[in-house]
Amino acid sequence: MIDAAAELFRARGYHGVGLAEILSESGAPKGSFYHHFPQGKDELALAVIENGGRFVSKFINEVFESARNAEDAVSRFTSGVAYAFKESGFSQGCPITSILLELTPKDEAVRSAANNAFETWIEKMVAHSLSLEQGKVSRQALDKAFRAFLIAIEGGWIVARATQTVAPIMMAHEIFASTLKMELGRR
Amino acid sequence: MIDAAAELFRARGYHGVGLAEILSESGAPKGSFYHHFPQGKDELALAVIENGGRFVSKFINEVFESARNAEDAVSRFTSGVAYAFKESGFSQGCPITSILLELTPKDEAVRSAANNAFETWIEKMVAHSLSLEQGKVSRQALDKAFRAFLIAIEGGWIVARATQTVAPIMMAHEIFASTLKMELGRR
Amino acid sequence: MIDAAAELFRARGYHGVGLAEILSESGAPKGSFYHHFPQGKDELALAVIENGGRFVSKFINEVFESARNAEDAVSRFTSGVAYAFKESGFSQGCPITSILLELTPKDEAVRSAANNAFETWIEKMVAHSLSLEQGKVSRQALDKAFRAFLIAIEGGWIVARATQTVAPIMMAHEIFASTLKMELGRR
Amino acid sequence: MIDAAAELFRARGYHGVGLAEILSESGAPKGSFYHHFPQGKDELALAVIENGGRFVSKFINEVFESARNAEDAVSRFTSGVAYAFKESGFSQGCPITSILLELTPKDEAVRSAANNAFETWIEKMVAHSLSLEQGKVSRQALDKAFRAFLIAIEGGWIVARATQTVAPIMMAHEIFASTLKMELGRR
DNA sequence: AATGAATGAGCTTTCATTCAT
DNA sequence: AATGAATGAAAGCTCATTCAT
Repeated sequence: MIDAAAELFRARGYHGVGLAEILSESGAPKGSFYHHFPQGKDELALAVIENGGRFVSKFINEVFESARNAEDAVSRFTSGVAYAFKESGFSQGCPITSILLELTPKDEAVRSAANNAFETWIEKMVAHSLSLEQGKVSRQALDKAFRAFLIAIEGGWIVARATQTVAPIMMAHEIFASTLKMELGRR
Repeated sequence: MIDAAAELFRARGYHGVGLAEILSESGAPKGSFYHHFPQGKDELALAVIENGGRFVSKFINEVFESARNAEDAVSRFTSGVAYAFKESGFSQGCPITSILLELTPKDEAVRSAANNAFETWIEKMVAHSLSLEQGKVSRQALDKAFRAFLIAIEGGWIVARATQTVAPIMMAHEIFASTLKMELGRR
Repeated sequence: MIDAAAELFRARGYHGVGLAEILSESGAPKGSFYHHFPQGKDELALAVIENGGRFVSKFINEVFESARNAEDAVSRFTSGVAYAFKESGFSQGCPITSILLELTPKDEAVRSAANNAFETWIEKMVAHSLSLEQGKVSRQALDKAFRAFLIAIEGGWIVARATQTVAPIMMAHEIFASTLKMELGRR
Repeated sequence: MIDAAAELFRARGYHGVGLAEILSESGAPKGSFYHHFPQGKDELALAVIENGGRFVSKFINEVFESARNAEDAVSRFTSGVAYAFKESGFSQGCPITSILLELTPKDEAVRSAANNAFETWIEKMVAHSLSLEQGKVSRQALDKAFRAFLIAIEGGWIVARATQTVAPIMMAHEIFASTLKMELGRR
């Protein structure tokens, strides 16, 4: 059910998709939804964000596991996002963004979950990189570079919706590399 | 009416805002809306995108008019976006993104208008910069750097929603600078 | 404008067609409608009924002009209705019926106009026939037969909508003939 | 709900009656309507037609059950329709006609349902009559006569709206009789 | 624990009409 | 005399949610 919701939200946004469609898509019976999500659609949104956060965290682990260095991992990550975007028919963006951009002032829980996911990703990528690069790069520089990378992935995902190509997403790799180089040159 | 719609879409997304609220916010009576927008909310969305595109284009002209060089203009632009975001209570993102991310497969007109806006911004920024830098920088390098800048602004706008700070937006400036430097070092 | 309205009403009913479509179909400017029909759509309905009534009256004159006897005229009339129905793609019924069946209790004017049209048709057909048949048939018998004929035309027009053939309309001829024969046998 | 809709459609036509009125008349709450009729008003129209078709079919059974011969049944049927029309304040016509005359080109389902109802009525009346008349009348003659009868009932129902009397409806009986007599004389 | 039925507020849109020019 | 602009009531429909079982 969460997966079905995520797929739909990513393509048409949180308010752009009705509960009925989510349920029919997931095959779940209509009435049982509020059994699992007593708070309704809001709670589902939260679950989609947290699930998306975990999914990307796992993907981060994967790309770093077989990587020789940070840039290698970044390259694989970027290609993975681009590939998935292409596979979706150039239609599915970031699950977190798809909900975050339709926030109601009161949705503090959603905002905070989104922020947690973003911060967790950065922390994981920094930690993995530190361990790979063995002190050759400062934590500070990596933190900056991965923040730029996150921004570039999110921005690229958006611009790619407009161009219907993966090129904007692919730029995230270069943005990471140039930001890291610039930071290293700063010492 | 377009302005009212833009403000609301930017905060809560296209489908997150009802026509009734837009009209009550803009003071326009309910019935007269379809006189000006016979195609309804879709057409309003298009108008918001085109209006937003023009608004940013003008803002680009402004920041370049009083700029000594490209980076100076980029700095002013970035600060302007960050300031506006802060003024909105950290709630209003890019008008184009707010609609683009809730596309229905059929909304080709919206996608194309969004793409036009993005491309126009890049072209304008490149042209202004070429004239400012007087041959010191290649068109190719500028094009790349401004594409990175656009991505960074859009991505920053999103991440800033999560952090409730302007920091992610401000990174766009650095991303532009490091991308340009990297491109120039490529020769 | 009246003709455009009649065409549309006949196919989709009085309330099934909006003023906007009528005006766009007739090419008339939107605002000038209430100049000619201060009472609005109701008045247009009345005009359609009266116009339809006159049109059929003229057609009655035509079919009787070149007819040797009443049945001959009835045959031509029936074929004419059937032909027009076929030409319309089996979609357009009687203009008067199309409005009469959607009466609001208050629409006494419409009902009375419809009744006038029907009565006028019968009177005309009876008078023509009396003059053709030269006393061989009583006014009373003709009146009865033409009332049956009117009913058969109207009923046939309806059933023909269901069958998408002209057969039900064509039966009006036979119904006239058998009713007249029966009446004549009554003496 | 179907009954309430039928009453209102019969008096003012399909498009002449809003969903709100049907629901308030039937006591059903607005929202639950689409639970039972997911396709909306179109589906309700179909239900009204089918229900009307069944209702008349039952009435046909009734009038034939206690009839000595076909004409007797036809007489009762005609009187029944006339009585109901009078009881409704000379306002309610055939439920099927009330929808059939406002067809949109696409409403093939409605047209087909209407045609089915009409054909079923004729078949039933023919079958009942054959069994009553025990071979004294051919199926072919009965078929013709009942087709004329159907047309006459439908046409009479319409003209009766104009006259505000039952006389046009009552003629259906005579039209049946004279058509049958004519057919029998044909042998 | 699980669910189809039921719900009314709200959705976008169309309606016939009136108004200002 | 003629008209595009303006209007709000009402249209059909979908929404997220609650209820009875």
